[in-house]
Amino acid sequence: MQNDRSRESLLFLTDEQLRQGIEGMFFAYRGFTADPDRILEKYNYGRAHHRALHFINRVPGTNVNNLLCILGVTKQSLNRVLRTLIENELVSLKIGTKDRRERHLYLTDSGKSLEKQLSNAQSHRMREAYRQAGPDAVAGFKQVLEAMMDPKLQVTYKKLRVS
Amino acid sequence: MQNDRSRESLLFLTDEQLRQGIEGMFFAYRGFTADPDRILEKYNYGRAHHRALHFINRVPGTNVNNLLCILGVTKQSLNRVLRTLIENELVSLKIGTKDRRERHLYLTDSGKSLEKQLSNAQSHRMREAYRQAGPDAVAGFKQVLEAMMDPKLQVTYKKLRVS
DNA sequence: TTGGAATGTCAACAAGACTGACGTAAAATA
DNA sequence: TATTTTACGTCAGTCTTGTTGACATTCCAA
Repeated sequence: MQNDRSRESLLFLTDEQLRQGIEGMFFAYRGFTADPDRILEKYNYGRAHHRALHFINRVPGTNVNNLLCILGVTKQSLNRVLRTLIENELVSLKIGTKDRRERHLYLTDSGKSLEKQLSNAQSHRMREAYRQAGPDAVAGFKQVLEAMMDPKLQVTYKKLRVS
Repeated sequence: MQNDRSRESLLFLTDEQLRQGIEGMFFAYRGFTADPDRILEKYNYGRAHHRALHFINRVPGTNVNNLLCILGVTKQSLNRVLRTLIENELVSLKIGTKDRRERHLYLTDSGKSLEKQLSNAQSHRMREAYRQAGPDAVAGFKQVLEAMMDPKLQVTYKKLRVS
């Protein structure tokens, strides 16, 4: 098994390479959330609110259960966040016509406005990073991210892409 | 400014591309932490403990202040985590000889053992993702991650690399 | 030598995750 | 039709991990 291919592969996947990836993810995630966090603070919201706003905007009319699957939290946890967003009229709730047990979630105009503000901040940093790294790097970036997800989340991620 | 280069660039950085990057980071980070989390649960530790173990292993003999800068939390928050790690003899503490205010941190043998267990789990997933995506993708992945960090963290990240 | 800066500790609190139990309404099914 | 299942909400309690504020110790420089 000591042919060129396996040696190259061993050389490539050194502990140092893996460690850099791990630390890279850790530090980059901090940058990734830093800008939205600053905005959220002004409104007394947290990251949990941001995530809910993001995916309600992404999948308008989604029901609670679907959102639960995407976010990967318990309904109690989501409910707390959702309640304040509805109270503050950033999210509106419509009872399902076909299945009246379901609550369909939508962003109100002020909800859309805050979501836009947050996603603009986050996109701005992402755009800068993409620009610095270049198109090929971005393609690789996405490939590795996708391969790092749990299989179920990979499916969820792809579904969001096509829907 | 409507030359080929700028048009290509506009085409490349669509909102959809940026959104995919944002959601990719969100879902991938979940995968990134999933395996260590499962191990930590067995020992009644959390992610904060993992992070401390990782960087004490990475920079043996570091003082609390330096660790604070790397982790980006308050000293009170780190202290709680550090206290339990010291109580459970995963981390040992040595008062500085030159400056007796400083506490230098080291992993004990059991600390090294747990850290190894955690980093093995995390590296395993990272290795698989790297293998699936290929060397070029990995290079791009790292470039984008680095460009996404806050400038200060970028410096910290690079320092860890060379030290 | 004394006062400020740096380092670290203790106490209290808040956000946001979790589990478990329970209630209600609606849909599905036996 | 009666029963079970599903979707959603809520209350209570706990845990982790972040925060501030107050305080102790140590070093250094005016």
